[in-house]
Amino acid sequence: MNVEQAMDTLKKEGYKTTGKREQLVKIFANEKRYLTAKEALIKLQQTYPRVSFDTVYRNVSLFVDMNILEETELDGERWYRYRCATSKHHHHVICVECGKTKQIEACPMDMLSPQTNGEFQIIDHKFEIYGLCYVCQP
Amino acid sequence: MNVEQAMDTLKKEGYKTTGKREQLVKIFANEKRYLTAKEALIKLQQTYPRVSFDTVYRNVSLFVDMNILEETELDGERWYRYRCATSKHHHHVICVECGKTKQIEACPMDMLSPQTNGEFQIIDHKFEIYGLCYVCQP
DNA sequence: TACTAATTAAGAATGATTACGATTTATAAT
DNA sequence: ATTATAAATCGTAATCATTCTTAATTAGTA
Repeated sequence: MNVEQAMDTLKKEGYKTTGKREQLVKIFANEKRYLTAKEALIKLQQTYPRVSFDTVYRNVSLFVDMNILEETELDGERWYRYRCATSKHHHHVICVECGKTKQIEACPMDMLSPQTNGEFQIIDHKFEIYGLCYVCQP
Repeated sequence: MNVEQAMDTLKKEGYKTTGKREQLVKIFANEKRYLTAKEALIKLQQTYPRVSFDTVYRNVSLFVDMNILEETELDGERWYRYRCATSKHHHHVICVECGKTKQIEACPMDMLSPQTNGEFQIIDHKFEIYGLCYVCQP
């Protein structure tokens, strides 16, 4: 999924393709790491100085719904990253300082015996490894 | 770890064993599921009607540090549960409605090749399966 | 029992996120 | 190209969970 594809997805679903949306998608596409809403706002303000918090929050939520971004939660704050181009389902090692990631190919769901989940109706799962990347290590 | 052991742990570390702390530990020990701070407060107020939010937040944080509780984050809110008695490291299926849990014995960290994490210095990991328990299913 | 440090209550402050009314803009039909 | 309209945005206020502050209370101990 590149930027044009993301914008096409939006248009196909009836959403408008505004300059701010395109720039916001570009920011995530370029960074390829987890960003907070605030970080994304600051970067977006380099192009649109008067853009508001509301616009960022509204759009990252939309992008998550549209599968353009993926979301996680670190220390009471939501982080967003561009959904990886590799179509194969995978997980991440995440740097808790800068949001940099590294793919983990294996998914633990593949190794569970069918009755592990018992009477639960499964909705989702999360497997994340947290750490410090080379740059952020003390 | 039972309630007395938990209180002994606190005392050993120089913390005072107050009635509110003991009752709060008891609440989690009885429930054996994830609770929000608000839920814990409401239950604690059945015994101590004038107890404040601050007391709950301060103490659940302390209990997490002391390894008496474990913590997770669901939809922008922190949930806490009594640390399972089984000493063996494990993970959970969690009901996103009521916080009820079921143990998962396997840990995905055991199956990673050593170089998976590359240049990351690993701090922690999370593997959780989210779903609806039998009671909460529509 | 009295002292000292930890704990607590009450409410204010904080920080992230969401909501709202007014204004602007993208889109599609003319 | 112009216009109508519905969506998107701005600016700001509101909300929600959590943390902080200060003064009063309490547990542990001498």
